[in-house]
Amino acid sequence: MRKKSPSQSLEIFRRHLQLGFLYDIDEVTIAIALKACSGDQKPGCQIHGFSITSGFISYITVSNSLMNMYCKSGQFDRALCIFNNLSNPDIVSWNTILSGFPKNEDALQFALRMNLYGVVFDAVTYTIILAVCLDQRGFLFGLQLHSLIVKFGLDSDTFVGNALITLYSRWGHLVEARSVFDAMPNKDLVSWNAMISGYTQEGNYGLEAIWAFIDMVREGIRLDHVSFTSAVSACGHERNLQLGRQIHGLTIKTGYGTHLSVGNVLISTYSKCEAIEDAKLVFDGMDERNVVSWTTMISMNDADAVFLFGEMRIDGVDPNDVTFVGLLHAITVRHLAKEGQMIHGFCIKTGFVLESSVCNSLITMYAKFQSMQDSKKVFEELNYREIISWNALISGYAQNGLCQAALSTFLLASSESKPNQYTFGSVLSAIGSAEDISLKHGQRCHSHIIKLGLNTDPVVSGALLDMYAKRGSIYESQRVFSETPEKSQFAWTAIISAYARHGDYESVMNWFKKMEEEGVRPDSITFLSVLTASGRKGMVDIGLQLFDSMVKDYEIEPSPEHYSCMVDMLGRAGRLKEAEELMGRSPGGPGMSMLQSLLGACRIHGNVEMGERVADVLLGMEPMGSGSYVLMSNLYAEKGDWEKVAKIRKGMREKGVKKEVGFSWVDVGDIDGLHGFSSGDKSHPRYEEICRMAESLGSEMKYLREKNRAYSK
DNA sequence: CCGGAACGCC
Repeated sequence: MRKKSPSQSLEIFRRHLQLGFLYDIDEVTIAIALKACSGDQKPGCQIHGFSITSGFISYITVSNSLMNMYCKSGQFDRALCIFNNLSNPDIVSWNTILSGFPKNEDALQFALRMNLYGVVFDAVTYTIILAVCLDQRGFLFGLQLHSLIVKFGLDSDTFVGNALITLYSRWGHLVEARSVFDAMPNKDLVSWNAMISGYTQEGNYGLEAIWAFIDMVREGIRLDHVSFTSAVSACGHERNLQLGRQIHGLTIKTGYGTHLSVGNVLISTYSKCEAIEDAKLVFDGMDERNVVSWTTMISMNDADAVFLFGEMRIDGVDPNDVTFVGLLHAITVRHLAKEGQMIHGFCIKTGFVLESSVCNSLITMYAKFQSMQDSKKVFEELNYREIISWNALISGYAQNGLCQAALSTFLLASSESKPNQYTFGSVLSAIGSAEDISLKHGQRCHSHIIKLGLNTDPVVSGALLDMYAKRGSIYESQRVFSETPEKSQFAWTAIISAYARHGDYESVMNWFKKMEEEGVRPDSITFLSVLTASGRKGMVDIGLQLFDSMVKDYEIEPSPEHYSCMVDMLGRAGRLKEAEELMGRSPGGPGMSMLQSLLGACRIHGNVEMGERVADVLLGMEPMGSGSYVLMSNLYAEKGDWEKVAKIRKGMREKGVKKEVGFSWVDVGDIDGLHGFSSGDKSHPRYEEICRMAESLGSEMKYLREKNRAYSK
């Protein structure tokens, strides 16, 4: 009899059942036919019935095949029922049931029971347990299994070796995975693929993945779509465009160029390497596109994301939660408020608002659109609040300047779940920029961070140091910086800007020099701090040199802030003509802060002519701003032109321009808030005590000053 | 002729 293929067997079987010719059916035909069902339960049930009536069920091969069919078609209970009726299950029966458990933990329990029962494990049993325990038991359990496998001499089995490579890779032990791989007597395609994908998934082994792939090609091993997806993905992680292109060529040569998953990962790799055109070419050339293909395209260019989403719908491909994360991100960056609301509506209708990842994207989106009410509403409708959702809300409040809300949300979040580095990043930035939050909150966060062991995180330590710096606590900033083990560009910039804010020119220059010596590249923010410090100290020539070096040596495009800083520097030094000239070169023309600095400089150096010119432009931009009026009136007053002073004061009154009241905050370490004062303010409940103390301090200062004067004479 | 291993999108 000629050997039949499984699908032929199934067809023959069907015909026999219909015609009632049962004489040439044996247990082998039944097994082959059941395999051909491949999870389709309808013919499977018919064969089950036939096996019972014909008595073939007593063959262990038939029972095992039936159990396997039921496991594959998601009817584990039926498989278990057959198993329980077996009088003499063999190792295949045990293994079939073991691999069929829908829950990994149940499978492990069953494996322990098998052991108690005295079942001798074979290589297949170990492969199943290894796969099951990947995410259930710790690494030590895997090690125990490995030693048992070696003890019973099953480590030469290719399947077992492949499972071990995967296990070690999953736990990040790539060196062990490699030694299993090297020791394997019969490596097959899957062994190579497991090794390459192990390297690919572990962040620091991208190059090893690529090398393993090259070795695989050199050894002449057949390549399949799994080899290509892993290798191309490694090129993406490594941002290795050149090799990515070469492997792309190889996929075309070997006939995998139009394979769906290879195409998807090619798009992603080209997009990571910023070769958007190549990504589009791959996408356009695909025979078949699924949700992954579309989602990758949508997530990669935010300019066309909304359009692509429409095309995806026309193509009849259903989006998933990842699609919406990418789409909402694009909408957020592009500030498409209308589209954002539409997609939100779409997600409500289709039930995607139940996905926490989609909700987190919505929270971030509304926060970026400055509608914190909507952001909070999405948050409140969540059925489970994970730390990522809390983070989105806290950072939304912080970015919108709602520092008190950010702080109170943080306090709620940390009572409900465990904060992570992003949580602290946001709340510290809120505490740093709030004038009315006690520094005590910042210090409490600091101790919380130490307790959680997050103080070594570069983002967290940078945020801490920035917070202390903004709140004027330079000693604590310096301490955080000194305790940072790996000082990133962010940390260096933070400590330099801390000293710049403190007006400590020498320290700024010192740390800047050290930063360059350490080989850390300064960025535009670093230069902003260095230039500010030079300006305050009046080191104009050094400032000009630094500005020059920023453009020429570091190729950093100066922003309006840099120009503003330079204008201020030149203006303070009285080099008003140069300042005005530089201001004209600023991209986007002279801005408010630049004009204000120059006007201030005109006042200091008594240049009425330029002052009037500058004030004119400034008042055109901001007619109700009191600052320009005050500066001009002071300038006239110094020149003794009282007529013009009176004219300005009158103009202010007529237009209703009010001078903003200046506030000072005093932090006495009170968690619930700070004490605010303004000039002439008598509203504080302990006003009289405060006045007495101020007077006493004043007279003490006066006494000390006179004493010093007496000594110096 | 029954049981077991590898990959991709945020």
